[in-house]
Amino acid sequence: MLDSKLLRTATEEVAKGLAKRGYELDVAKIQALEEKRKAIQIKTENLQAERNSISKGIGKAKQAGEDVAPLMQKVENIKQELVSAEAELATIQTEWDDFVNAIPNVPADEVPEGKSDEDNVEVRTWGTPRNFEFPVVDHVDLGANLGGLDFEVATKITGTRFAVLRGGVARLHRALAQFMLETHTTEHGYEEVNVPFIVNRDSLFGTGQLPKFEEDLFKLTDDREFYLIPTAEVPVTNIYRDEIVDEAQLPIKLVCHSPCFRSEAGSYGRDTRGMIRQHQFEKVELVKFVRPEESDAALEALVGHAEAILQKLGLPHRTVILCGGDIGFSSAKTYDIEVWVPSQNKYREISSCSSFRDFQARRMLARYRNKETGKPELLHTLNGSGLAIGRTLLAVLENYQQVDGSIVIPEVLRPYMGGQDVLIPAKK
RNA sequence: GGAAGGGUGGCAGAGUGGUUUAAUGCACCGGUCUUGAAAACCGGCGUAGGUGAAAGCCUACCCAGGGUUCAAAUCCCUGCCCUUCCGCCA
Repeated sequence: MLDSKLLRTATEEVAKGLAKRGYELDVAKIQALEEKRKAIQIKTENLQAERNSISKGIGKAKQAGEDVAPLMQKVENIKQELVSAEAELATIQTEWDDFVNAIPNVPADEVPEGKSDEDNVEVRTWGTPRNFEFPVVDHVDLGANLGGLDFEVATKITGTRFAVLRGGVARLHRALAQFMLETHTTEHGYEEVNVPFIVNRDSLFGTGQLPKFEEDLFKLTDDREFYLIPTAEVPVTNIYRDEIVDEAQLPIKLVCHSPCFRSEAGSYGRDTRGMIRQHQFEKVELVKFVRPEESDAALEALVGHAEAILQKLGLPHRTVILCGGDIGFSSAKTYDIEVWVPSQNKYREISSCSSFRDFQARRMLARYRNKETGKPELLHTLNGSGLAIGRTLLAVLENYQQVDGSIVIPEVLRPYMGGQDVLIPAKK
């Protein structure tokens, strides 16, 4: 959520910033609403003040044993006017809130211009894609051959876009999660958290999934309006909703392994084969709460923490900065990390790291007490995948495949695999 | 699932319809005193919004949302949460 005051006083600048992401701010609507709001608010508050003072007078008069009928008559007239004024103010307020809540974040200055993912700008690459001297097999066939990846049976159990993992592949999947958690906690200084995977509407509003992106979520039929989390970002970031933290506690760095559930409405026919796009997947998520002046540096560090996982795994990847047209609703600046997928002969997204600045914090009222001013101020929030586990598994299978269909297990994962160094295809 | 009691500032805690601008204590900040500190004493001390050049003034907020009333922390309804007891349960 953008600052209403800024929206009113610097409308043109905000509109210019939003234009970079292709969002046209309705300037005329802001001016019209603001004009109405101002008049009605002043009128309402004046009427309230008048009523309060007469009511106080009635109390005093009664105590003194005086006749209160004239005062009662006076307040009666005010009351009628007040009721309609209050209703009118509430209507305008709701209209304003609905309008402001639907406005996306303003992209940072350094976000490149552009309309789609084709305009994203490569920042750096790491590693060289391997030269295979045999026909590359994709992870679906590799996994089937290993007896460890079964999409058909998952379709029977549930439906499309689910997978069943077995044996060594299931173990490798678990090893990846463990390895990521261990690296982020012991080497990068994050605190591990375990959170609810079902959240309420307020939490989804706080991080920006609601009210605009309800169709991407799985909603429970329970009348408490619960939803399955689309990412651990939601529960983890909302830990500090409606909180004022001590400045001395900052920065707060949290890491969380969780399942993620996405309806993938609107992506019919895209990535239908394999593990790229599933209704359920696991992810290790990094979340930070920092002082405003530290958020730019914190984003760079966060991207580095995610890249470090791929480097330890020896997986070639590149990092791009998203252009204005491709950036998410709540984000001010986003880097995507893309891993090399040999079967597709291209890089595919495996992590998305964003700084939201104060956009989420304002929705959540997540604040810290500024030591110098003594006043509560909005935090800056950031998050990024570190990494998506299913896609990392896919990348390991494909990049480490051998001609006989076996998979070499990357060195760093072996401690989590009981020392095992290769996955061998099941006997037919 | 059943029964009872609760939810008030950073914390503790008073307040059951009107001189309550939410008492008081603790914590915190400033000052006096002191060689320095502590103690004591004096003063300050919530959030959001509006208005104003500023000082200030005004409005809303006592878990949340409705309602009754000229007037609600206080009365009524609904929801959420907490505590205790019973039942069920990994």
